[in-house]
Amino acid sequence: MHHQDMTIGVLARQAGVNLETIRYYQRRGLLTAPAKPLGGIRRYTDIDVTRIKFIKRAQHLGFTLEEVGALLKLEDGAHCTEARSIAVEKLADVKKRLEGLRGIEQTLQTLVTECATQKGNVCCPLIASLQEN
Amino acid sequence: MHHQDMTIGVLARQAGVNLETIRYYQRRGLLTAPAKPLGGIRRYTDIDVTRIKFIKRAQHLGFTLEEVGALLKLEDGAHCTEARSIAVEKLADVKKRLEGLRGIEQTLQTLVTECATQKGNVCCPLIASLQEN
DNA sequence: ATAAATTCCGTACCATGGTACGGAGTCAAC
DNA sequence: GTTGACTCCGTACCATGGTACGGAATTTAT
Repeated sequence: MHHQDMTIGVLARQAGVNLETIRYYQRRGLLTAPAKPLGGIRRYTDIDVTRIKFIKRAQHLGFTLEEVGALLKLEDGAHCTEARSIAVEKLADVKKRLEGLRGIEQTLQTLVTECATQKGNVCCPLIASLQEN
Repeated sequence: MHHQDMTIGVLARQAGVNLETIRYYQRRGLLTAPAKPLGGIRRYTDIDVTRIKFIKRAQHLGFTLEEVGALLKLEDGAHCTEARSIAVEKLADVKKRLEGLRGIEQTLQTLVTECATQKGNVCCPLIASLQEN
């Protein structure tokens, strides 16, 4: 199903976000408000849905809206070299994030396992480890 | 070295946080302000340093201050099961984040590689992929 | 053609996790 | 016994990522 001429309300429902969020993204420059037909109502397309979903996806993975803005500039396509360098930067960033997150995962996993096996000590190992100096 | 009677400034330095952060934690109920000796100055101990470090460590593991508050209520180690269930939830959360991040890593990696090898297309390979649904 | 819904736009407010400011009081040193 | 550093406390402010409100215009339904 194609919605080639959505109002902002329909766009919001299609993209699964609050209507105000769309306006907020427009103010932040993440979304371009389509030209308004002289005292009328702006119309949106599937491209806007896609864009909002991309923002939400990236955001959910820990990117700030500012970073998402940088990612969205890749969409431009006009400056491939520039776009690539942004992507390279982001990739390095993602790899760092991954590393940190893997560390956290390890720590939590260990603690949860230790808690489950209850190594015969009175004190909870999770709490104990947080109390280590 | 033991600091059994620190002022808040010393506590802040010992714990490696901003002084105002300590006051903020007190307002949030994460830290209890010691009784003030009648128009005097509050004194803190190593226990407070430990507690602040606990908060910072937990926060670093992805817990919100509210969740840290919940963990701190279990500090006595007597509620291991409860602590564990909080951690299990966090772990699931972290695993989900990892998965998403690995996806983005893949995507970005591919894009960067394609950009580098310049597959002879006029259009930047980044455009298409970012616009995928 | 009139009511109901929606849009537009600006502005205000919310939560989270702090940080900064400013006046008054206190403490330590010289 | 005054200077300087620190504390206390309240309140204000910051960034991030939204959400809500309200009046005017416009669109849609009946």
